[in-house]
Amino acid sequence: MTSPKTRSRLTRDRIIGAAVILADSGGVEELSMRKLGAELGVEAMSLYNHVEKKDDILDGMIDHVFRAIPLPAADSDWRVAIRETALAALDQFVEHPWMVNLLMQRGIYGPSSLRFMDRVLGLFRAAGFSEEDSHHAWQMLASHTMGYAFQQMSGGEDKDEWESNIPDLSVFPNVAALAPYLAKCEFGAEFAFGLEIIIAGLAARLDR
Amino acid sequence: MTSPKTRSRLTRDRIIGAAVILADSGGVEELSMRKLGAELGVEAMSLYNHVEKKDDILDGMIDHVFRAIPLPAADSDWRVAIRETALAALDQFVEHPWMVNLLMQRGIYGPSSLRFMDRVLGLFRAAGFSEEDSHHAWQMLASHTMGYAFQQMSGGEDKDEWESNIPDLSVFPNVAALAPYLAKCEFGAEFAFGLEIIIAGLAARLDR
DNA sequence: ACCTGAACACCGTTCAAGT
DNA sequence: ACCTGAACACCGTTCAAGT
Repeated sequence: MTSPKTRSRLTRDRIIGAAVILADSGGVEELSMRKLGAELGVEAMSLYNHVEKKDDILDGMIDHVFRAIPLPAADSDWRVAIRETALAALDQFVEHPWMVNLLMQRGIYGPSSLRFMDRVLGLFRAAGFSEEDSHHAWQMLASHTMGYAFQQMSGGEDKDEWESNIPDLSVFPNVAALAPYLAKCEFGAEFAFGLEIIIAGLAARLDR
Repeated sequence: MTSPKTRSRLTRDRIIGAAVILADSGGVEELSMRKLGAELGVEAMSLYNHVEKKDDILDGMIDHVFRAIPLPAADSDWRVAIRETALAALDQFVEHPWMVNLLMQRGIYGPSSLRFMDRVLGLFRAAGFSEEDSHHAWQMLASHTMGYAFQQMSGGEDKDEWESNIPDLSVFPNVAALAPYLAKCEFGAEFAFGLEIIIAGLAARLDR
């Protein structure tokens, strides 16, 4: 709890770390260069000495999250390694609710992000998947994890808020009937349901 | 090609239609109230007579895209109906590259969007899926379609641009080896690969 | 009822000026 | 080498004023 004035020197890493914390508490839309500077006890314009532009910070935030995902163990069965890795990735995506959306608009280019991707692709290739199928597998898992994290986050804080946003739910009987499920109840189980289908489908493909 | 001055009266629908066209050609980040007004031959502030705020327009754009997706045929086998619908949805998402990202930050609340969702959920329930599994199925398909559309769009125009964005590709041998696949080559085939796995997995679940 | 101009409180970013 | 203040060209949105 040192005062901003006595804090150590500015760094790209320190800026990105502060940006992650700021976005975690207020959302990305609350993250501006001026507010970020204030958080670091500095004027907004000082940030440009350590960072090219704001997009640079955003890319750094994405890489920061990827670095926190444990890499898959290379020695265990690919199915358990993939399962563990997907669950770990989901954890991080939920912990940083801005991540999925940011990743979607910025893409995956940072060193830790590419390292993560490279390890997962390597896992598939080592298991015997062709190059093309390895890419398919990566894409399916990425879509499932990001898509689930998105559904997990969307619709506000709880189910009531979700329902109150919809004008006339009576016109949509199926949506109405499934509303309890659409509200984010059973946490990991829903994600696992699809994960097992994907892993089983990939395994069947491998055995041919 | 009537001059802006002689154009018919402003409408919420006309505003949203113009916003879709503007975003299609320049991206959402290029869509501002002032530019949108100019496109309609009107000052930005006039828009507020027909629209609550900019978010209102964004939600309308999402609903506009959903309305263009053909609803699943209720009388055919659920597997072919789902397959057709997923492919049709992907078509629209690719035609409007801003859609997936916008949908992720705004959620699904518009009438056409909910109607679409309701029909798909109804299809699963009619096929015999439990409420919970119907929700699982919806979520898997939504994730796969949005995730694939995202991968399709990300990374710029072509493969060269993707590779040139990465500092040192030699450190990531698997990413390097799969670069040709990461660049958006085989269009529909890649999407279909995962789609069949998902449909087969769901069918197996249903037969238990 | 609808459109307008000016204004407010913000943005990201540039740049000359300070130390 | 790093930080600053003022400025530029933008935002979304409000509001009194026009017709």
